[in-house]
Amino acid sequence: MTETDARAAGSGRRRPARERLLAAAARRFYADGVTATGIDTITAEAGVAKMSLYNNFSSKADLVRAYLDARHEEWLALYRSRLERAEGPRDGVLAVFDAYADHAESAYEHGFRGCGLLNAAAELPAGDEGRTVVRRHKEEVERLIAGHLEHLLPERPNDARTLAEHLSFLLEGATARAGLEGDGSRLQHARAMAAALLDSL
Amino acid sequence: MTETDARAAGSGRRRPARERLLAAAARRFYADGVTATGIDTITAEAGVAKMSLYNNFSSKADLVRAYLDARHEEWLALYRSRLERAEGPRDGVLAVFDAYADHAESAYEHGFRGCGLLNAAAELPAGDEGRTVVRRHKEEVERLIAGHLEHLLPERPNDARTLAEHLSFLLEGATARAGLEGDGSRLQHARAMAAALLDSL
DNA sequence: TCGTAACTAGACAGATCTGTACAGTCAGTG
DNA sequence: CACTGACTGTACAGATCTGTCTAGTTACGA
Repeated sequence: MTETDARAAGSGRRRPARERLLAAAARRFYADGVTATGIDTITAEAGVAKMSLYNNFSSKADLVRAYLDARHEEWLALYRSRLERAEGPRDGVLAVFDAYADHAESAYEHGFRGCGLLNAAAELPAGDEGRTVVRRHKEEVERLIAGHLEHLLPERPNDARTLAEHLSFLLEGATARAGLEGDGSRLQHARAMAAALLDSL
Repeated sequence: MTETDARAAGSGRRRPARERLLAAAARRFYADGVTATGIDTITAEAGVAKMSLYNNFSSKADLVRAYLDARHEEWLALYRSRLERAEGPRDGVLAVFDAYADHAESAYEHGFRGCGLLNAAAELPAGDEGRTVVRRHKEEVERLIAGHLEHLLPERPNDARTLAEHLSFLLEGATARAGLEGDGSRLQHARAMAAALLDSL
């Protein structure tokens, strides 16, 4: 580990401006919304000069794109961690649900508020590429479920595809409802529904 | 019908400022988001003086509340219209799905963008009462489904409740995905899934 | 015909927004 | 020691935001 890495990890000295900005943006964008959060709020919370933002990102829109990418990667990390402990395709499907539940259990400033990507997409204008990022994220989640189901139903690819769509709707709907209610119990219900569907195959 | 009503209906002269403002707010809030839409944009699109807005609403937040209430009422009207043509509790459940599909088929400036209430909630700060309005709307939808299922499963109230939650998740998730993709086909899939679940009872 | 209520056009205050400019600090490296 | 690159603090431009104020118009009903 180099000196620079040690600092980046926060052991000796403070983390570089880019990391602090992304962390602050993640908190404020999620809690207060993208449009309602100003540049000054983010730099103040990051403890960083405004010029450090524009040295690392070309505009606020660029920071928003980095925020969306980071949320997608963050979810993938939760999923992969759950997948390591999974045994067989049934556990694989449930790992997707568990990854969202893990997300909901994270410590948030103002409680769970649903999927950060979907919330951001709701604010983005019609043609914004950020909406495509979010759409692709949701399609990847459905594809991951479908991949597990293909192993579970090798003789019935059509059923596997339909069931994957069904399960991805369940997950998405439960996340939205959990966000409105501020806690993750709806996600536990959805996981139980998914498990019951898998057992009835 | 009085003279005033005739004018309000748009036959002889222009509609009153409040109606024009609510219609303009509905278009802009849905297409561009609540925070990103300014007062001046709304009054310009309504073809109304700015003071007419503040004569009818105490603030922008007040207009947002009226917008949320109007979206809820609008959906209820679609649902009741579908319910009139329904025969029996099975049709009643599907009427809820059809009401959302009707919503998706409405002519929107920039295509379907999901549930306007959920999108608005994503922008509202943590404690805002608007989030409670949206939460209660979703709970009412689930309750309507549950009411039909109680008639379908009079001996199994627990199953009826669980299935209602399941169906409401399906509907919510399909709406979110349809909003990201800009058309209503995901909602048709969800309706078919719901019908299959009802047939398997 | 007169009063009233709804509405209009535009200026305005004061705050806040994104993005830029600039001069200076500080740590590590050749 | 001199140089480099990241970072700071503050001031600023220019646009845009919500909300207020005022003076004038228009239409209808008693």
